[in-house]
Amino acid sequence: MNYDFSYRFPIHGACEVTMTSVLGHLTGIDFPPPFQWGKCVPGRLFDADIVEKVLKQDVYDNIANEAAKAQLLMIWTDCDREGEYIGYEIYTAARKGNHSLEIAAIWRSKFSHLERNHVIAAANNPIGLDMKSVEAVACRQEVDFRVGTSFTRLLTDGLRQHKIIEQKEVASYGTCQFPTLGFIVDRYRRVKSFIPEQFWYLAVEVKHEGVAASFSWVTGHLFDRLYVLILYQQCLEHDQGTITKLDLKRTTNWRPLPLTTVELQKDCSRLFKMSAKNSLAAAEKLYNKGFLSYPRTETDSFPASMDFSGTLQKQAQDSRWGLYASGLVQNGFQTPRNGKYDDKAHPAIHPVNYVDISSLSSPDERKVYEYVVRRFLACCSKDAVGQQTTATLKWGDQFFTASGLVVLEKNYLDIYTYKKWETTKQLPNLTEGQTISISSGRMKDGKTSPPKHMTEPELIALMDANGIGTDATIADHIEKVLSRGYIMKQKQASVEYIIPSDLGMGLIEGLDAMGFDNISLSKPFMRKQLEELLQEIVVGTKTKPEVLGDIKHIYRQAYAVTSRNMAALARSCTDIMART
DNA sequence: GCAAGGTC
Repeated sequence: MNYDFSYRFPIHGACEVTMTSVLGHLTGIDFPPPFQWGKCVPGRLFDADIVEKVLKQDVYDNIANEAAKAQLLMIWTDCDREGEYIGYEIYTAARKGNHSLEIAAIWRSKFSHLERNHVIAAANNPIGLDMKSVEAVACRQEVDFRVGTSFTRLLTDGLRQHKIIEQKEVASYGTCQFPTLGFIVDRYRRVKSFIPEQFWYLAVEVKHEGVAASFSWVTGHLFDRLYVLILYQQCLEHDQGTITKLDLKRTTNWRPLPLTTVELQKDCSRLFKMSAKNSLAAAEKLYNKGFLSYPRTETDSFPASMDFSGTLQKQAQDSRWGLYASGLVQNGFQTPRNGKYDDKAHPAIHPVNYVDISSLSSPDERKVYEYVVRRFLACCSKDAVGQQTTATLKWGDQFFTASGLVVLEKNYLDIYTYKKWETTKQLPNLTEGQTISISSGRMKDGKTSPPKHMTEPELIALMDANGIGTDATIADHIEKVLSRGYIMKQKQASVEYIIPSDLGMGLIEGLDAMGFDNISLSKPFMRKQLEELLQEIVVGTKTKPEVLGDIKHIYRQAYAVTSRNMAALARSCTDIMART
């Protein structure tokens, strides 16, 4: 769809504008026919020619056609690295239709949300395309493509030959897929190899004016039974203890930060047992219907210019949270906290229009919309306030503490029903310096417990923290390793865990056993290093050919080793199958 | 048939 209108740009004066849109990348890369699967050895893909292919011919042609009549081109893609590259793709398409469009005639608007004044300011103060960011993305594309395709063909052909996978199956390798799988295998191994250890500790109970309190040992627990026993016997010489400290503290339970994609996915997985893919899909549908803001964002803050009052007012009509929303509008709301992440492209996820959730047919959409609204209302609310009493007890030479919490003001917790913060059992009325008889003082033992298998919210958090994938792709990578048969979801008492399959386990163990020089194909370090090198391209301390050369060199060596040891890799897979 | 990144 193209829109025509007039606008007076300060730099150019009155202009006739045609505005059109793209949807993500316009072009991708591919190998020419001699390098298709089966036509060459996969190792050649590190240096094979690369051709550009158009992904959306209609969008591409429309830009070329419209550009033929244009003197200037203005790019309005997301203001992040990929957005810069898509801007360059648009320029390339426009140049196909109009050879006189020089790169100097390209303007790029810098904007991060669609508030009217912000958009006008962006239109009036355009900058140039950042070719360094464009180079960085081209580099990422090429690394991911060459590494992914070469290793995928190598693994697939090799494992088919050794009958590890079926002829129709594909054993893919990707720079994000394998670290994702690696996290899951790593956790699985830690659970399996866990050896419980016995520990000992002291526990005390006192009673005052009929109210009992359990105190726990400040030392926690120790693994030396005899030592704890000696301490215990020293304590037993006293049948009274002393309250050495009584701490009355006002505590704050912070309202949540503005919502990012990763947080949305983690919470939907935890609260509603929705997969990352499904929660993002539901948010996307709500966005397309105009109910939610753009759902793929890393930004956990809102623009200063945001109309909070108007956004809250729209929710006032709801039967569930309307009263709360109008209360915020009438009695004053808090400006949301600002987190520390900003992708410079989108604000945090928030409701933009009201919808009665009972009119939504999809249960996922109902849950996601309600969650986003309650989260937003919570962001605009006051923190919850409580009073915490902590008593310290000295028994013999040992110290113990007990605490009680009284919630004084629930504030945001009234509307953010997903979080519990409640008044606990109260401590007796103690005074500092008071001596008190020990009603029970015991030495107890316990065992360290194994870590739990991986859950999806934990996996998302790990990927996010290690730079594996982006807000938009984390869910895809999890789905990918699932569909390749590398991992499985397993339900245990209402919690869904992710564990590796024999194949996934065998691949990681096999690759880890190969002893590459300076690389791990299953850990997140290479991806992190690539990310750092891309940043160097962006700031200008390295060039794309330099980075590409270095990275290719490393992967080429790993490829050679993997290729030589294909039989061992296959054996690693059969060994795992035999073991289970 | 292969990646990861956009987006629908």
